[in-house]
Amino acid sequence: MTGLRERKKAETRAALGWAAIHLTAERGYDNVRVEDIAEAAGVSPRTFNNYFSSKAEAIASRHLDRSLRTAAALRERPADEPLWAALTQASLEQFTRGPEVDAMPSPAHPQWVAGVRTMLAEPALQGERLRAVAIAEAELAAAVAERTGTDLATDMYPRLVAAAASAAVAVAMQHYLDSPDPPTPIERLITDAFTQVAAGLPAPPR
Amino acid sequence: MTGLRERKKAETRAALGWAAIHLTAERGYDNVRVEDIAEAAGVSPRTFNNYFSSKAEAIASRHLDRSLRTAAALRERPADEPLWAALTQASLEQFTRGPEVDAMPSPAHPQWVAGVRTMLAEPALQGERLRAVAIAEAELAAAVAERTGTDLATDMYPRLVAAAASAAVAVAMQHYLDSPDPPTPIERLITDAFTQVAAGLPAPPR
DNA sequence: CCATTAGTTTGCGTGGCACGCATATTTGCG
DNA sequence: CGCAAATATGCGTGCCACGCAAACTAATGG
Repeated sequence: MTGLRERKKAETRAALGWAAIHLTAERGYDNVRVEDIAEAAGVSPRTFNNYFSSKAEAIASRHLDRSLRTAAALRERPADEPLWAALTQASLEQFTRGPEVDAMPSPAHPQWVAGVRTMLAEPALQGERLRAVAIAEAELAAAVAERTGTDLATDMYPRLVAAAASAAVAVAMQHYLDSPDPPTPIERLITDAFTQVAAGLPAPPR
Repeated sequence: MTGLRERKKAETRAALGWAAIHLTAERGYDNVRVEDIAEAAGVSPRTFNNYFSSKAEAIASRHLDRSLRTAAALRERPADEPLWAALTQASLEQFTRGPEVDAMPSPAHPQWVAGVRTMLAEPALQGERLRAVAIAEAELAAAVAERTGTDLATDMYPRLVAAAASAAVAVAMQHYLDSPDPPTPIERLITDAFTQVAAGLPAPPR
């Protein structure tokens, strides 16, 4: 049931989200007006708020989409795969596969990377990004509950797992962004983080 | 060096934060104008923005303060206490000790509890609350790095521990708020969450 | 006790944002 | 083709964050 209507809506949403990120990375958060984003997406300013309830939400939308995909990916992992292996793989998928990576304007263009860094540092955006992570975490928790046969309503377990997995990915990404080049490959960092978490994060010997 | 100046500033900040929370729990987020908060704190509207850069930040300020205290508490735990025991205790302290708990308007008044619930559900506030948690997490990571002799710049370990600990507390709180009365004591939930995390969150037997 | 200086509060003005409401336009379906 | 539902747009409103400059107040040194 992919009617013209739904497709167009998805396209507009994507165009708005994309334009928002693009312009922000380019000029800085408060040199971009909603009007600019709407124009870049070929839509009226008023329509912008039919899709997103704030500038920040638009910018975080792609982050949200990607985070949600992790939960979906987990559901598609073979049922007999051990939980933490499945989580690791589901998370890794979001960074390896990439029709969207190709769509980047200049994958290695320093200007772009710097812009994204600045964007991530913007306080006004961090909250919205974290909220996206939290929403995805809820989905992930549901998927974990299904897979492990635990109960979301009575057990903390699935939420703890989801939160820990989210945290592992977040820390790995942060580490990746902060590290000097040549950076350790993100795949290795994620794998490593999951390994440590699944081992209970024991204190290292002094 | 506690000059009159510093003290007054701290008082004003507290008054603003308190008024913001109070009014929001009472009337709902968007029935409170910045003007109202400023008035309740006995200060001009313009001054509000000298202390907080948004309404949401003011409301989240107490949450931030409390979260930051966890890091401080960890630094004061005996150095020979095992890491996870110290983390558990440091976290628990924030919920047991309470000169501020007594200051609550009506500790068990259902009206108040309902108001707080509604407040926490407000999307516009969740982002700011999560940002506060993230800021505190950075402090906590630094404290963990000190205690374990690891390096914030090169090791993911301290950040992973901080994130996992944060998550344990967050999940426990969420579980507490969602559970029917009589709720499981928050202390038990937190202890339980930490135990599970420190054990590596193994999948339960089916 | 007073004068100088640095830090804080306040009022005013500006640009922008989120959203309700009414209207026009487009899509899906019989 | 024509109707009903969904969507896009235009306009108006209230609020908010913040820059700037002036009034004010605490701290410091004679």
